[in-house]
Amino acid sequence: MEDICEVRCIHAESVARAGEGRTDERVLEEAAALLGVLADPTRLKIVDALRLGELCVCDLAAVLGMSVSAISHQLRLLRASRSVRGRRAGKVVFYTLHDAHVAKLVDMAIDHCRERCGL
Amino acid sequence: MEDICEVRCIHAESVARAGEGRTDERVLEEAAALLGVLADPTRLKIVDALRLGELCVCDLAAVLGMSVSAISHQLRLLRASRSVRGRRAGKVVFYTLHDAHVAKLVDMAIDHCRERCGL
DNA sequence: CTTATAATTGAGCAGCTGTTCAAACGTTTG
DNA sequence: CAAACGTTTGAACAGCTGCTCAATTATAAG
Repeated sequence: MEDICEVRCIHAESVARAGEGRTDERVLEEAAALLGVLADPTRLKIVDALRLGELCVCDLAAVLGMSVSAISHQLRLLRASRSVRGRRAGKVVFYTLHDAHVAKLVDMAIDHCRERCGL
Repeated sequence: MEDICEVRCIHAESVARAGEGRTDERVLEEAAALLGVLADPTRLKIVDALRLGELCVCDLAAVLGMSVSAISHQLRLLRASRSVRGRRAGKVVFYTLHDAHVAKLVDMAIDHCRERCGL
């Protein structure tokens, strides 16, 4: 408890150090937004389902047991965040993961949960 | 467009494959919850600030420029999700990252954003 | 015991999110 | 062209989130 609280609590040097080393605020906000896109059960299930290969919207609706509209709304967010990519083939739109990064992030979160909860 | 849409769209085999390979629903919901905790700018800033060492609540408030109360509320969520850990030293509570996993997850999200946006 | 300080907690409220429902769009087929 | 189908979109609404403010707890010091 050495250097505690002069002006109003606050360990000046720790604060200074943390202040220096901090990641740019905009980057953190971007990152939060990216994590936010993946932080929803429905969207995470979509990403999970797409790991084995491409699926069209109503396939996804069937797999998740949800309405096509609900899935489409979530796909929009996933598309906007470039987590997922759609290609049109006639009337059907097939979705795939946009790149390996997202899959890896999701893997990591899943592994962490499994390790922790033994699920 | 080979095997499209008999009963009502749906590529039966793709759906079956996706159905088989899917991650357990509870795990996905846990993972979504974990990501959700990290998906907020304030909480992500807290985690980021703690990467360089432990800080007490009002240090964090100073670093982030927010009220102690707001920080404490967020710390509760971070504690509940075991992203962060607090140790009491007299009147002061010092917070640290709970383990390396969380830091790594956050690193990954940040790197992904930097790579993508050149920020 | 009383006072002061750091932290936590609960109520309340504004703003955001995820779903449903209905309508519209884009493409293929008759 | 019109009809059918897969998909997307907008409005609406319930439920959740993150903040503030005030009250409370925990520890230390007078």
